[in-house]
Amino acid sequence: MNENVTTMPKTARGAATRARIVDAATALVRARGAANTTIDAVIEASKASKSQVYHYFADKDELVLAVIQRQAECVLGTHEGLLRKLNSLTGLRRWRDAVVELTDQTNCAGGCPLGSLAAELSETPRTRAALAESFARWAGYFEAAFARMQTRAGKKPTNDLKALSEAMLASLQGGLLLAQTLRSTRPLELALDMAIEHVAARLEL
Amino acid sequence: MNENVTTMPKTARGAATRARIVDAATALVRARGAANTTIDAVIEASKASKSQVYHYFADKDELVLAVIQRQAECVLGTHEGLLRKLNSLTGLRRWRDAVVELTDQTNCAGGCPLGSLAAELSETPRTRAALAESFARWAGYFEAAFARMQTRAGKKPTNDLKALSEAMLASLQGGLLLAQTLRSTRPLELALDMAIEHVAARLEL
DNA sequence: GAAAAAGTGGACTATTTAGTCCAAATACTT
DNA sequence: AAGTATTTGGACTAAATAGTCCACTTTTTC
Repeated sequence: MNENVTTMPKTARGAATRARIVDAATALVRARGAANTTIDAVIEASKASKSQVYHYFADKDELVLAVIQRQAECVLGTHEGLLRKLNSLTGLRRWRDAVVELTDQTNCAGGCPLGSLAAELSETPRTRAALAESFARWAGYFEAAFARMQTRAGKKPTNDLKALSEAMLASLQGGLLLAQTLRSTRPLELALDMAIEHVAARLEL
Repeated sequence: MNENVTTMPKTARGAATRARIVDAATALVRARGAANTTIDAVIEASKASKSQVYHYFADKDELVLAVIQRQAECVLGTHEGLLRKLNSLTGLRRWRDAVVELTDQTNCAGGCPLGSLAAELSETPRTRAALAESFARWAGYFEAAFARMQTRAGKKPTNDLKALSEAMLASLQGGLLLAQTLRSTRPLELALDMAIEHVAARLEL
């Protein structure tokens, strides 16, 4: 029925508006969850108007999808930066410390931005797919780091690096969830230390 | 303003009604999350009337709290049953298989009933407290099982059993979240195997 | 600089939603 | 059996919500 389909911005001004909307929506979803974030709240926070939101997004679901992508960019960007040049157990421990530090700085509130979205939106096909892809990319960063650790130590490459990276990501997600609920970084620290030991053992480092 | 405070049922009939409401609400929250569950949907599913819901619960938040308690009963009941008599690494591996089997039976949908609630409701003080307590009890079951494993093997009791149980719970939660999003039991299996190895190493079994 | 395209403001509608209220029905008490 | 407490049905309200629509403005194109 609706001929006026969603548009991607065609000018810099439009791009800026769209970005403002997604940014505001991302912050609100982060704080209250997708279901508790209203379009009106997004409009107010982004100082956009209703027609602007519905000009760039077909409906709320599409906006939420953009939020997932935005949040994934942010989280994966951070971790890619932290993991990019990592090639030793010491480096991995430094990454652990950084994650714990980051979590501590927010009093464990909010948990993992992607993990929270995953818990809320994993039963909807499109959002689930987007989140699954993000997790896969995230695991890929670990995998690459483990490969570098292995070659640097002169070990022959093993092929269970993917398994190792999934276990690491699971520890991270579980640790962050417990940290959020128990309001303590302890479970996160314990989970990550366990995973690092596991990596060290498997990589024979 | 409201003199007509929430009432606990005083007759068997009332108790049955309240239970019907909580059961229906629990199923709906499990399927769609708390924010996406409306009182009207609960009324329809439980064949109760609005006045009944507001007779037994002050507002939606109180109903959600009852749902958390109900779900915690259910999940902790299941795991208490599985872990109660566990006193060996073999038993722990059987528990792992049971969890994976259970997850597989639902095609990894829904994730952990408590974990999903935790992700959604950990920023609200009362719900967070209820969830934190549930996780603590859950970890307690692991701790007790590890203690039995240790004494059965004739080892002197170590005092990091609590840490070990938190790492185990984190692996479980992270594994279930990834399983839900990736629609595969693999990350769950990997995370649990890692945690079991870790337990074996720490307990020197 | 005129025409076309892109972007904007915000009023308006349809529904949905949490919560209120009270009269009627049912169960307990003595 | 009368009287009291509990439970129930459902109409009603006020606010919130997703989404529509169109007139108006700004920017780009030729």
